[in-house]
Amino acid sequence: MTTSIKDVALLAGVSVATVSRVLGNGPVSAALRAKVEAAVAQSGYRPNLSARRLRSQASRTIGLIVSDIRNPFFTSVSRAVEDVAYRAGMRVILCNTDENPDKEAMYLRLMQEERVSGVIFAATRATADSLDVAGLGFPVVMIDRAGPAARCDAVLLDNRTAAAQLVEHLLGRGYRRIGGLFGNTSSTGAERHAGFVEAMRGAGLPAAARFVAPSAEAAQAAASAWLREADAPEALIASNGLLLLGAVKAVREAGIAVPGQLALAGFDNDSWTELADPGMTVIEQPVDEIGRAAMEMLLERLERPERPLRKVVLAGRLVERGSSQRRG
Amino acid sequence: MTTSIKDVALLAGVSVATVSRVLGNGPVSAALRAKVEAAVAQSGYRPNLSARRLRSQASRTIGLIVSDIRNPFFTSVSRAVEDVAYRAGMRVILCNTDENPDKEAMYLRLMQEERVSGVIFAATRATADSLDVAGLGFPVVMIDRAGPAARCDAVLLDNRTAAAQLVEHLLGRGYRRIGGLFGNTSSTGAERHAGFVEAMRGAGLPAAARFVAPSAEAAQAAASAWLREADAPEALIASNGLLLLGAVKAVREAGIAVPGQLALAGFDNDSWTELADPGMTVIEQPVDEIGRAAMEMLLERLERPERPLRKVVLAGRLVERGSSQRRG
DNA sequence: CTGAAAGCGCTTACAG
DNA sequence: CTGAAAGCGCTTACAG
Repeated sequence: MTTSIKDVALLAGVSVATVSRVLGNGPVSAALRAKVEAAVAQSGYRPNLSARRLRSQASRTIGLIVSDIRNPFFTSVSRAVEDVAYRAGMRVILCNTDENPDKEAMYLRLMQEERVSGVIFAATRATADSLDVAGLGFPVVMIDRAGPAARCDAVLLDNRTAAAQLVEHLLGRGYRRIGGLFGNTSSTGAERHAGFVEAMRGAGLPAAARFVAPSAEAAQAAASAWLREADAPEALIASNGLLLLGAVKAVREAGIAVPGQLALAGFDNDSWTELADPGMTVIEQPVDEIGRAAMEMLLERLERPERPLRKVVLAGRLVERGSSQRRG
Repeated sequence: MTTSIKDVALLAGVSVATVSRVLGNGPVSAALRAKVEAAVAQSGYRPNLSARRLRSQASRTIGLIVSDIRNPFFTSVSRAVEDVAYRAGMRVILCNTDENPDKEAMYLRLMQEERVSGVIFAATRATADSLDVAGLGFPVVMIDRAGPAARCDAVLLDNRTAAAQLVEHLLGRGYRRIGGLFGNTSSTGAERHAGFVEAMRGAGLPAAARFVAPSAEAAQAAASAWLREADAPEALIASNGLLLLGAVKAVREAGIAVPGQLALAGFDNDSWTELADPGMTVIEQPVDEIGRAAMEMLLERLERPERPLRKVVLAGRLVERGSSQRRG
């Protein structure tokens, strides 16, 4: 059917070993190299990567396991990962887990069967805490989330500081009754909650927080209910872009004025946050840098498996917009 | 290093053929099956997919080639494709071409080396028109774009009708001087332009159109310039979500009131279009359905290679919002 | 520099 | 139902 290295060797009048060496830029005389290259061009030969991987025991493939590629944070991260990976001659297998530990386990098994060189993983809290990284057979770089028990490299945001920064910002604008909406499946939500609580306590204020499933729908429902209560907050923080989106929808549905009746702020500088009036105040994550750093870290780990574990902690950037304007 | 089928056979006291049959649900006695399963569990054995692919001559892999996964249209399509693919036991290799024909050629070559079962492809116009699908060695399903010369299955939007629908909508709202911003690399832009022209001509109106590179930045620059001209349009149509985003940014920068001074409408019901005041009137594409249909079409093609070519043409849905309110 | 040979880890006729 | 053997398409010591 398709032409193999044997066909090319026959056509060029050399051994398959020589063809293989030409393809792999090994030591070959100019004369034979020319003959082989002509035969390759003439036959339209393409090396079979499955055979190459099997024989060389190197898959040159990495896995990228995230909750949902439709989350703009992961969309951007994945694009950055792929760019670095392809440039390094590695392929990427993308997996969407929907924050479901069963799917996470299934994809980790698949990664083993693919004999991947390594995995970049945004794990749920449940998996991050229980994962036996050593038994996996490949290195893992955690992104976005990392449990305290995770014994592997990681690229993270300084979540506590960023959340505290958001609180300080709102306090500086005159808000006191600040509520927080946090995701309940990731360590990220927990850390941002911790930063939120710290900053509120530091100001001698109570820290009202609610934990929800990490989807816009769940956040919308929770915010709707909360804002109808007697002691509803005067400012609301959402711990990621999806939750912030849900909060905005709830607020619009209820006809609540922002920031007049309620100030809003959150994480992730998704494109809609700039365009939704009056503009959302957010912590921008360096999404490209997170993806790039994770992939580079993985490549370095593959080169030196014994190097000490590293955590890269990146700072968020506060983008001030109308949704948190001074209390009037 | 890692355990192979041979180790499992040894441990279970059977031949490798029997282990292979158990794994592949072949005919094996209950007794041997139990022994093998115990050995698999005990050894933590994972079959090597590269070996399996090489030997069985079936990669169970498909390629998904798009311009940029960060474009929300492709984000959603890719998620739908992956869901259907994984459920059918196939893996997906995602490739971002940035509308660059060289990258398209490179990735098509990679797909050949991966011996993929097939490819789902959103090609640039240049590639769609010149591609020798038959010589590729695998079936292709085109999505979003398809040249007239493309001899392959396709899942498309009814672009002409949708664009005309947008024009009719604006005409019905009292707008006459309608301009259009179209992408210059895809057949999609060309088709939407054709529908735009038809509808405008049908109404006896001139059809002012500009073609730009398919990015928000290019659209923003073009719109900025256009809106400063003497005969600037009173309504603007953008042929996809990225271009509409650019147009909105230009309009905001210039302090132009929407729809007071300029009506706006476009394609793609991206999340920001609902939230950006006064809400953008758009043609919503059935993104999940496009991805699902493309993957199913590819699976059917793999089952029956000789079936006649098919084009599935899906209708868009007009979502009316504030940006195209009646001329006051 | 070059080729013959072994072998990566599987699957699949072929016999029994 | 079961096993021995061949072979998928490569790469890589090993000799020369």
